Amino acid sequence: MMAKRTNNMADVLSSVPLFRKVERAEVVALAEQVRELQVERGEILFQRGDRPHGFYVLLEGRITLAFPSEQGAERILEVIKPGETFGEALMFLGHPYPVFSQASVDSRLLDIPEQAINNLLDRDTQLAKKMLAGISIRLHELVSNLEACSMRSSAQRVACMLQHAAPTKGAQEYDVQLPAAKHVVASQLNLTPETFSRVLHVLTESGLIEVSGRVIKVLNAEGLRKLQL
Amino acid sequence: MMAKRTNNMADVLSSVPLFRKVERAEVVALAEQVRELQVERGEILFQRGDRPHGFYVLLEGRITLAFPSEQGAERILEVIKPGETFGEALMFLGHPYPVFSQASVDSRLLDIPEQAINNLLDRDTQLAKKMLAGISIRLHELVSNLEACSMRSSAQRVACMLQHAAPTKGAQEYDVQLPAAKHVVASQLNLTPETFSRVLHVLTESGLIEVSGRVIKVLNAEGLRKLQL
DNA sequence: CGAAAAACTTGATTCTCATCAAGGTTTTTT
DNA sequence: AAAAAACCTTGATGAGAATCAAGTTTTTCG
Repeated sequence: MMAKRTNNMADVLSSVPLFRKVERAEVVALAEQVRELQVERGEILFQRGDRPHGFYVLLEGRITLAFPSEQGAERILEVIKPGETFGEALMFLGHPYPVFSQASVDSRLLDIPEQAINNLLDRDTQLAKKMLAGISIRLHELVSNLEACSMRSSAQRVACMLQHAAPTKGAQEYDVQLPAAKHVVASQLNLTPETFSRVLHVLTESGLIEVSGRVIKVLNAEGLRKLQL
Repeated sequence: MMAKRTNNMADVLSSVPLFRKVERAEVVALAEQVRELQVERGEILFQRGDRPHGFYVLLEGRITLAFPSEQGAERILEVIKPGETFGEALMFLGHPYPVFSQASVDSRLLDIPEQAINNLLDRDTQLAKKMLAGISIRLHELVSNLEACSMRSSAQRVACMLQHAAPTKGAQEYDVQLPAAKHVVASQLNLTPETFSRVLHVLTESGLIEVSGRVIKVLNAEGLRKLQL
């Protein structure tokens, strides 16, 4: 039953932050042009060098964007989480992807064709502003990432990441759930897994954090902040 | 003579990637809402934490965006050169600036108020797409920067920078005029001035480049490329 | 022009982090 | 439940880059 499928899809689209303010009729029209994808853990969505034909919204799962590299030591740039979009910037640019994207767990996502979004942009300036803001957020995050990457010591980079993950600014104690496997987080911080492990060990010995599996309990946010100097 | 001033301003705005495809009449309308600023060497344009009310186009001079830090060792994220825009991403976000901006020489720039952009966006949907492309380009540049930063060796980072500065793709010999003082360039590459100096020395000894002041003559682009592996 | 400041280079030393290697743990698969 | 795979930790070592220090050159400005 096609109408049903379109209706479901429209509901899904409306729940994505980017499309939340778009009129129902527009969303329904968009829903007919959108394709839902399932990818399995380890599957590659696109390779570095591929030409984009649209962009993606992740519904469920986890997608990593990374720079390829010989001898398998790729650098992970970003981990996409449900609700987030990716690939839109390259779509607008018409440049080939500088990174490749891989599902780190089984995932469900929407493929939004370039044509569909172009049509919508002509009619909905609210959406245009939202997309501008969305790409701006991306930019903002990349800037933070660069900031972290440019701090000299490994401990500083880790401390910075932990502070960013604080639920409320100024909280002294909180739990951080790592968004991915430790070696992935390490790569995002431009560290080797070994160094990351050692840093966590040192921070634990200093009484600043406690680690159990993928959960890190920050005990002394102020102490972490002092490392940044 | 107001009309002349507005015309000049419109010419400048038309040359900004963001407004390249906007109708002349609209650019002229925009030009009337734009303010020209003069800042002196060392002057701070905005501080980290300030709220944006628009964005900037640099006409003349040089603006550095940097993360503040105690003991004066701030990390320079980007050097804005004439013709480039900055601050637009944060304007759409409505977030405070994560960096501060400082004129490294006496500079002239345009301040484009948020209101003016909003008015234009409502009228011209093509403009929205162009702005999307503009921000996408910035994002892409940042990604490249991150990619460069994640390359391990100092020589690789310098070689990468020199390749990016090539006038035509594939040229074997060309001159590179460094956009700023060597210590600034070093900081962009996340190197100390000392290390940067040593790397240039080594590359010179290998016969790959020749350095005289702020001009670097690339003698063997292919040799530089081979370093990247 | 000449003094002062800033920018740049070079050398010696220290320290951080990647690499290599091996063992332990958790998760997934069968 | 056992086997396999992926993930994580820990140790030893070496290479590369930061730091410290001292000169040299270039730029700025009275």
